[in-house]
Amino acid sequence: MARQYVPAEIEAKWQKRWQETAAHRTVEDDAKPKFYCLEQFPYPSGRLHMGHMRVYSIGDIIARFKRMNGYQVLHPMGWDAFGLPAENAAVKFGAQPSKWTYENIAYMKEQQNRLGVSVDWSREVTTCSPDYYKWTQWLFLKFYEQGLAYRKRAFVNWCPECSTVLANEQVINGLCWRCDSEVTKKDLEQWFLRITDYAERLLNDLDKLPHWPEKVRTMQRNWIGKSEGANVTFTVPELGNDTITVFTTRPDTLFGVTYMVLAPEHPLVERLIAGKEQEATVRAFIEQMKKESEITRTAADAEKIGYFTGAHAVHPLTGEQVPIWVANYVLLDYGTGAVMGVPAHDERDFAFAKKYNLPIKVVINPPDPDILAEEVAVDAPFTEEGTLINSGSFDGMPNREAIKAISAHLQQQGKGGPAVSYRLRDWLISRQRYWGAPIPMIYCDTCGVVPVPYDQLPVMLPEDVVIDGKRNPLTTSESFVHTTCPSCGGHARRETDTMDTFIDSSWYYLRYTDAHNDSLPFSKEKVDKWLQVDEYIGGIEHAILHLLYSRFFTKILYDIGMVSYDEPFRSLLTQGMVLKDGAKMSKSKGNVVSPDEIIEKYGADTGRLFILFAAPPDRDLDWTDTGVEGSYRFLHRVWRLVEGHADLFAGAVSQPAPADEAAKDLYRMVHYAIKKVSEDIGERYMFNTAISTIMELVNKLYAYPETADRGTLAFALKTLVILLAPITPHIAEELWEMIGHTESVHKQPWPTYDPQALVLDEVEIAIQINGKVRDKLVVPNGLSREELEAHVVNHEKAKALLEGKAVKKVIAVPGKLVNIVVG
RNA sequence: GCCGGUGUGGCGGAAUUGGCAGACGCGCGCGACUCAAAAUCGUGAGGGAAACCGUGGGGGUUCGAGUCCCUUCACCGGCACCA
Repeated sequence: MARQYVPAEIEAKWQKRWQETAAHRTVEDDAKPKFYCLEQFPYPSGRLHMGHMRVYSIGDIIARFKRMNGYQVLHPMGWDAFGLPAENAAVKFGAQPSKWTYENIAYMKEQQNRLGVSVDWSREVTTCSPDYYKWTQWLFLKFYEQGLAYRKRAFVNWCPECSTVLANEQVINGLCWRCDSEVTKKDLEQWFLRITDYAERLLNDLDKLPHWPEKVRTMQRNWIGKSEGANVTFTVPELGNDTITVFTTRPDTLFGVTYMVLAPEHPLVERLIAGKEQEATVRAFIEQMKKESEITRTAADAEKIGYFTGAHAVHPLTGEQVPIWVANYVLLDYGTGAVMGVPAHDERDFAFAKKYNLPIKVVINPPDPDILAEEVAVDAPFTEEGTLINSGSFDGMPNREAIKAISAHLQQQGKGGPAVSYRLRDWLISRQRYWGAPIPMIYCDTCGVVPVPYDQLPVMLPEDVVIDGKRNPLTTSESFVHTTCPSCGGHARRETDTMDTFIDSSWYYLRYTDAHNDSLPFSKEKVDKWLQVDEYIGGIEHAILHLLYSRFFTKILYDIGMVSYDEPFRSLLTQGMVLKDGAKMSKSKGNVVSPDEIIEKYGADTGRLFILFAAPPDRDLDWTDTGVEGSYRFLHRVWRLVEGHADLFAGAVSQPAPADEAAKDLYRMVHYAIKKVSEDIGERYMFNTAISTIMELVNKLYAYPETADRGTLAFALKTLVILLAPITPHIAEELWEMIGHTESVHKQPWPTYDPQALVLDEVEIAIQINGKVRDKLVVPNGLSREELEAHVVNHEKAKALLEGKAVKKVIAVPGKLVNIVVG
């Protein structure tokens, strides 16, 4: 009686065995090359979804493959455990955030084990645990010492729903990244990290990351948003010759300036309007702008509204007086918050000048000599390349050159010069929330801002807090707020904001290398051994946020000598979404399939196989029930095949010399499969084609004659089981045991292929006439170009095709085809 | 508007270096087994009666193009009154 494949039984059996034997503990053996395989750690939301199952299936196939290929592999897992949902649960159900979080972790960890992932849990990292956030705080203090963490008053993003401020990266199209509420502005004093100091390196070093998807690098480039141009300084006589500097990418149009515009919130506006007749009007406008949301304010089709301040500035090169306006289309936090108006050569300025009847002065002539200067910028601005006119000594210069020349001239005159602007803003990290790492700072009436001494870390999260979603919870804990000043010993108050959770996740991959270090976040020796992360797998949603922040952290740590790499992730694999019926799985659409139900119905191996087979890892994956059935069917097929031949394995199986034609053919297929699967998993990350090759091998095994050589058959079956091990670890382990092995299949060395075995005696080549396939011909393998040509041209098949035609040329490609060109 | 990506059968997808387009799977058809069904095994198919036509469209390079070049369209994503 044949034994049936019962996934639930064998998966439970092997998961237990792996746990008992600590099979997935990182084996440190420096005789082997290292490989750091990392999946983005999950937020412990409650349970795993299909996206998780996909990312772990991808990570695990790589980790297992690398181990079998003789690498010492670091494959850790942890929890991005701070964050707002835990607090929301506290408000909603009255649960302690920590209790809620740790219960979720326990459940999800169990789910991960049921997937059969080979994770080294001895290095588990949980960001909400004091022995982790102690070091998050430690790092903050280091950054503070370096001048990279600072406090400033600014108009910051505020989410009314989450009652906290947000980083720029967390505002998506004007909405909160977490709850989609409309984000407003608040004028607050907050903690920032100086990521803008690193803008240039974060941008340039993207070129050091050839193994990152182009898409992600582009997104980061766009986000950093570098533009090159010049600063131009205008003086304002009525402010006692104080100056206003504008940033422009078009200094070549400087002579075309007919007005200047400031952002409504620009700090100089008050002084400009003071005592003027325009004062009341402008002030009302500013108030209105402050109320307007970012979305309406920055909408591309928003109408341009502006007011004259009544003041004038002096053009740095012509000495002309130009009126100073305020307008809604100028943003305070880009460039200098002030722009020069060149209506003739800029879309926005043109529209603004038309609306308010400001003069339009043409300073660039189109290359076409038939167009007169009077005809330029009449109905639309001229924004193309051209030659300078009305520009003093720069007349006649091509505008490309003038960009540099005028910048240089400004610099000489001390009135500006070349300048670069970035879109990237400093990272606002304060959060008015409870469930995060407290910012380790103290405010003393006498000493001012004082950092918590290192030996007093961690600053523990208190438990006597009120979490009601309305106030900053830490302010409600008297025991937390009141403290003594480390400097003078007097009464002081603690900072009551916590850090953005993206701080926690910006360094967790470093902690894994030395997870239990209690004197440092990590030792240099260990982090240098394992870094860089060789393969980082995660979702595209972190293309900017987490990946940019982690790069920033690594660069700081590199600069202060804590790590030896200035980029953390050598290679990045962004896995696609899991879709069903053409849409992302979601409760509201009712198209959710949970990993739990798949494991229960088919087993984890089937789920893993389907996920890896249905699409390449970086593409979206269409979940289909029939596809899952197909994967399940395939594993049954494999089982029956091996189980039905288990008797072949009574003795040792060595690599045989095939005894007959069928055996030879099978033997070749096995070696081809080894080659193909090795390359597809190890180099190309095309798991779908690796699996399709294994399927071809199985098909061939099913077609293998009863009477053909048994030794080759046994060798093929044994190899099949090994090739499946990284993909479907449980069934591989069970079948491996079934064919007489006592040591784990996952400890087997990965097979190597014999190039000789792949060489065919005969090959089928195509006979083409003028590039079209007309016939096929089996010829001996290994013929040279000339031999092949002679062989084919003289063959009767070719002669028949060439009847009455004149051969002009013959192209022979050994092993592929012969193309005969006829007249 | 700027930047990036993707377009291949009924569907998911192969084709790695310019060399026989459609591997593998799903679904579908036919057959075997069965009283029957399921399961399983086997087998067939890009379209077209054929000549031929076929990788979003048009053009080009080449003996030969899904692959290279030019151009164009569609979809997806990022940035965007960014000066």
